[in-house]
Amino acid sequence: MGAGETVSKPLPRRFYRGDPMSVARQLLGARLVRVVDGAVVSGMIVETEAYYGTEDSACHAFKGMTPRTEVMFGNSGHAYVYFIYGMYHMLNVVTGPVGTPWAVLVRGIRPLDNFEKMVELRGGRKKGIADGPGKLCIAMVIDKSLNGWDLTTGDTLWIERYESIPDEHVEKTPRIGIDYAHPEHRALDWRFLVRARA
DNA sequence: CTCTCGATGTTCT
DNA sequence: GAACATCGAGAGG
Repeated sequence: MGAGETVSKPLPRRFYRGDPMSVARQLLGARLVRVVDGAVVSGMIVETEAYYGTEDSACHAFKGMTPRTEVMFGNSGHAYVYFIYGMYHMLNVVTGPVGTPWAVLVRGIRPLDNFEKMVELRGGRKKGIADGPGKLCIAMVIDKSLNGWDLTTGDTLWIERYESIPDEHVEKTPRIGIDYAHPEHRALDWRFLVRARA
């Protein structure tokens, strides 16, 4: 079995049941896997952000449930995928107990399986293939048809263990693109990333 | 490297 | 009708 092959099962529901900060931290180094046209495309998660539901003015669910945020109020371990800026999709993972609209945004991956396929999907571009939330959704064909998808079944789209990232390689910063949020929420270091290099 | 700006359409007011 | 959990191109230093 060579490097890059799938060796573990999907992360179980209990992994996602925790709070967003801990799930966001633990997702670093995990492998995001997508099956497209029978081919496996995957990458190691290197950037995440925690969103704390009704307590967090940066979170879409801050003002309660709407048709769009309904999935966040459901069971953990499901995907919350939304469309933004008229052209991009964003992938989140629902965390916490049912009724608590917590989520973790997946903001970047480092390609593992099928880099060539990702290049093709990204229009031939080879640099910065999936180092942003919109980019990774294009590179992995993630759109609203996967909103609500159960990530624990090991079918079509899931996440599995891959690498363990030590604390000294983890960087924490404020979240990106949330200028609309209250200042006290904007300042929180709820963005997690694997330090470049390694 | 930094910055500014336009694209584009769903969502909620 | 405004805002938006972004991206890439283009201009300038």
